[in-house]
Amino acid sequence: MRQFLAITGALADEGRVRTLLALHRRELCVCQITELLKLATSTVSKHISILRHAGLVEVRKDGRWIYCRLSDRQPSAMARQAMQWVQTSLQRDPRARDDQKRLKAILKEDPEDICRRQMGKSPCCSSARETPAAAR
Amino acid sequence: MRQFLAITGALADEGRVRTLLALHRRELCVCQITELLKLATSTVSKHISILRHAGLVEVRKDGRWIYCRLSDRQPSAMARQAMQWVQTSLQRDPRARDDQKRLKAILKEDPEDICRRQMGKSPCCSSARETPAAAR
DNA sequence: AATATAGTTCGTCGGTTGGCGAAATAACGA
DNA sequence: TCGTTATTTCGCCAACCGACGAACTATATT
Repeated sequence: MRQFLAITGALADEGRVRTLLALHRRELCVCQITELLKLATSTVSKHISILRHAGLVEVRKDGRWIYCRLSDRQPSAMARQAMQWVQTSLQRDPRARDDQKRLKAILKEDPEDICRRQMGKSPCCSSARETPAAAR
Repeated sequence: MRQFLAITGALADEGRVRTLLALHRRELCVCQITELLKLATSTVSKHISILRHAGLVEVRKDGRWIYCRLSDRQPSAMARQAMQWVQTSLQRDPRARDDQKRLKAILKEDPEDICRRQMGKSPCCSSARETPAAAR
């Protein structure tokens, strides 16, 4: 029951669900997920931590970057079924579709650029970019 | 996405999950669920409302009683899969097992008695019963 | 060593949630 | 009709949650 509620709790937030869908057959670093969700880095970090504790996501460290992927090692039957449910339920969801599209653009960019942009300014949700002049 | 989050939200509470499990192949009236969960009637009522809005539970009115059952009419694929996931994930859960056992006792009782008991006193969670003297 | 940078942790704030009891509602029985 | 009773609605409170920015940590790069 404990683990089950950890999973349903993790799935009860749109940002986390979108993250899971974005990770379908793909590894993403935190800054890319941050870019996709347009949330503060700290918020995304917490979301990922919740997904990890639920056993839905695993993490790999490579230098300064942390890459996330769906738990493909030996996920519990519970987690595996949950992911299947998420996937089949939301494959055609408009929001998810749009994310996949935007993700393609994000993947074309150099992660370094993404991070630099995030540091430089983060009024969040301003899809129009400001002058990338140094902050402070 | 909307409906999906309604379902995961509904599943992110132990009482509601236990309710769903209790309703497996069975109809229960609100007072029986209240007895099982040992919560205030008003609380259980709200839980059931949430399960209904998520499309997981349906309700049938019979006189003064309201009977709940799993949505077997035409549940969305989403809801159907969710219920299957819940069921297979928690079939062997100790808590769920215990509930099934206690449920048998509850089903042997007359619903009227259960309700009377609940009205008479509700210090909740006091499994030892008080003198059923009239309240107020 | 000093600087820069990718993420995490911490503290805070506002909004939501789960719980309760009291009051309202609905439906039967006398 | 009047009370009884099964459930819902309302109003409240404490706990939790998601969001943020600031401060910290860890890992390059210079």
